[in-house]
Amino acid sequence: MATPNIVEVASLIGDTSRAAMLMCLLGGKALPASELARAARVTPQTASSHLAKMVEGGLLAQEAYGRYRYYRLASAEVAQALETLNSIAPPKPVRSLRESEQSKALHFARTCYDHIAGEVGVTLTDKMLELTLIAEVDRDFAVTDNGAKWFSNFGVNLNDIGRGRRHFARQCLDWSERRHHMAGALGAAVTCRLFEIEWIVRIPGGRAVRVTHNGLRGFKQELGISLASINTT
Amino acid sequence: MATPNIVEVASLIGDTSRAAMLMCLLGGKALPASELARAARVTPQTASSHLAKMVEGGLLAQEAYGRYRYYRLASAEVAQALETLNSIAPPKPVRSLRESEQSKALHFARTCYDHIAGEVGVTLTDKMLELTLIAEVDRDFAVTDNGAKWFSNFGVNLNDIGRGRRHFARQCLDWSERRHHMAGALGAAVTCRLFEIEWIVRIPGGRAVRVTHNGLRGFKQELGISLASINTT
DNA sequence: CTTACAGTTCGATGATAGTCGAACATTCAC
DNA sequence: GTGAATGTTCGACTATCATCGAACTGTAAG
Repeated sequence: MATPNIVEVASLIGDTSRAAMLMCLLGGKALPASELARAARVTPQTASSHLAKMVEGGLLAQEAYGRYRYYRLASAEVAQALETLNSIAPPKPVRSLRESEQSKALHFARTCYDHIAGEVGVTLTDKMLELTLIAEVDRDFAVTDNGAKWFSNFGVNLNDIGRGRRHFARQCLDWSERRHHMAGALGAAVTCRLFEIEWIVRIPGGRAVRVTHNGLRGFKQELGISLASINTT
Repeated sequence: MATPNIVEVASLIGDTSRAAMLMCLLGGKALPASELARAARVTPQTASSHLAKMVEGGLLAQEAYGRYRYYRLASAEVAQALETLNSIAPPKPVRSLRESEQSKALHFARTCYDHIAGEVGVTLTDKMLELTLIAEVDRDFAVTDNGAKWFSNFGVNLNDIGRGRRHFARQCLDWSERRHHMAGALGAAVTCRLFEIEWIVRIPGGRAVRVTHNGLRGFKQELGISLASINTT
């Protein structure tokens, strides 16, 4: 027989830095340690210490891809516990209107390390699957014959990126949406190209990106994607 | 838009002494400060400090009767948050045989704030679903026409409890069974009635409850529930 | 091989906060 | 009134732990 130990879990959540990381992960994505360190505004050493404790405590799960360590919430129950805690937490006054704007922008489109994520990232990946440019293979995506032509036409040289030892096109799981977006070398190459042809541009001071008018038209013409006009000016 | 402050609440729960007090109060009763101090094995001064912080943080409510100060959980939401945290907490090894006995009793039947939980609570809820007395609706339960008759016959007046602002019949995740049991106003009313007709009685000194012989027969006759004979003497 | 980068481990430091002794406030019993 | 019991406030001590600098282990890139 065993009695659960609520103190350990609660004290893990009850730290400013760790809570900041958990709130980031509550979106559902798995994030590398460095990004979580940045989110919590602490040094990598401190973040590493916190992450190890949360894995030990059963709050987080860790997956290693190359030299990166991706962390995600260990289970749906953890996410629910965080939400429930939020529901009884006394509201904290907003610091600024800018924060709200930034939050919207982040949900819409952002970079996840070096590839595109958010609503745009997920929609893009979904459309590529729908048009059979790519196909799901285990935990990765594979490029179809169809897709090879498309990527070439789009300006992404598959030969260049197939050579590296990095994962070719990893699936990046999004919990809240329960959908994947494309990561890995191909995801990075596509995102790089999106910046190159200026369909997207970085919003200074964060991970958020903005879809340009060019991008709106391009996504529509090349892939049949209709994006809401939020943050596209 | 206000961002809730999860850190404060979690750090309040994440202390050994405070958690011990909260676990006591999870039984649903209001307790005086001295008793909570005893439960947490700290001096009255220390307990007073903790209690003040938890009231300030919105976890507890205080009522003064003469020279006594009674403390209780501030709301059903707080109780649910505690139960949810329990469900993700890693099991802690038991220290003594007595704890093992208490743990068994807790797993079998206990009060969760003001409604019945544990194996009995989950089985009761399951059976009500099976007999279509209630039905799942989102994260709540709804009473069917069938059920309305049954509850009335059982001695629970649905009109009385439907009026309040409180959730009518919330689904509450059970940490020991990892399944849902019925909470909210209806759960409280049913449990209150169970005490009234003495199908269950409190085991002194904790949250655990005991199913009486009357209760055993009643559960069998009224709902077709066969409970193991544990703790029913 | 060399350089760069991601992440961890170790050790020292500093601040937060839990704890209790002492004293005070309040209420009840006599 | 006096005395006892409940509970709180104040101050000091102490232990825990978050934090960061420095050094180290891998992995990727050229």
